[in-house]
Amino acid sequence: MTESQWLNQQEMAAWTAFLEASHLVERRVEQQLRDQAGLSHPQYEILVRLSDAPEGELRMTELAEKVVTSKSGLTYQIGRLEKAGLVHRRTCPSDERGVHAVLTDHGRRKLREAAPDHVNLVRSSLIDQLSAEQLTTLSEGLSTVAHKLRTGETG
Amino acid sequence: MTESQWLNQQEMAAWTAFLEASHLVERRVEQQLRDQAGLSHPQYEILVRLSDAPEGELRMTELAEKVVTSKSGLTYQIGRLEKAGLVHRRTCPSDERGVHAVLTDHGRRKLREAAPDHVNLVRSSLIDQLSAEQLTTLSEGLSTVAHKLRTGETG
DNA sequence: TCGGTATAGTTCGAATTCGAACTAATCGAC
DNA sequence: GTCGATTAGTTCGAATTCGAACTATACCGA
Repeated sequence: MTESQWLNQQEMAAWTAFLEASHLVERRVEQQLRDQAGLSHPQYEILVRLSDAPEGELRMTELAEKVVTSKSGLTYQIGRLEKAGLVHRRTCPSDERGVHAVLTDHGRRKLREAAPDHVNLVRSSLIDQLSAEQLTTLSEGLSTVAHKLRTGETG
Repeated sequence: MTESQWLNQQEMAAWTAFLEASHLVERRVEQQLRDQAGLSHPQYEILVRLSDAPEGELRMTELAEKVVTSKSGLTYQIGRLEKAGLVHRRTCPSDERGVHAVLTDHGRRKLREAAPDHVNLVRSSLIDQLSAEQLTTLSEGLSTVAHKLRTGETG
């Protein structure tokens, strides 16, 4: 194998760009959501996923997978959101072990309120920095990466 | 403006792919480094940045910017790495307030040891999932994104 | 139907992160 | 030179994350 044990210059540039961009975007988004909506980014992501789901509800495990967090991490965040009245828990009728996280009206309102500024930031920091073609390529490429990691088809 | 207050389907796909890929890759890399080298990813990144720097040393603030973390966060991690003998601190001769984080021989050895498996994972999970063209596009696009965020030319 | 195994979610403790407040040293205008 | 404003780094407390251990329920084969 010619692939050395170090990343070559081009690989390193790509990897560094990926890491830096994700950390910087994450930091900026987090800061903005906190300042303007009093939500952390993980919390906001939970609300988005719930609002996209039928009936505004999802099982804990499914939600944890969608937002890429541990189950205990989700338990914590749902606890906070519940305390804030944005979400509530309902025992799953068909499985006593299971719990549905359900978006409340207040949660939906909060999301509608917070969305515009958040969306503007996502656009200005990421989407508008890329050409339409770059955006498509990035979207396709990273979807593949995510899919492979989820299904374990990867190292 | 036609840009609504929500992301359209294509924008949402790109944003979601970006978030999921970065979280999943991050999680996988973290797990692998911990298992095989006893290092966290942030710690590993610090070692890489130091090993790339002349004399294997960098000022704390500069290093914090490179790895995209807060100064207090870096203080903590350098403390851990120092305890492990991988890095040590040296007061900057030209500025009594300043501190250099310096890679030790042990730190360099540790990095050389850990690198091959790490590099393989970065390749198999990210780089090899993309065509050469996709990789270039991603690298260029995300470099721009990172640069704009660093220089504050962005929302 | 019973018992063993697997699954859903929570609890717990340890590690890590951040920002605000702090200390110490440097810079700049006068 | 000297005082006020900046800058470098650390300390501190609060919030968040994870995984391991735990509880409770469901599933499945004999």
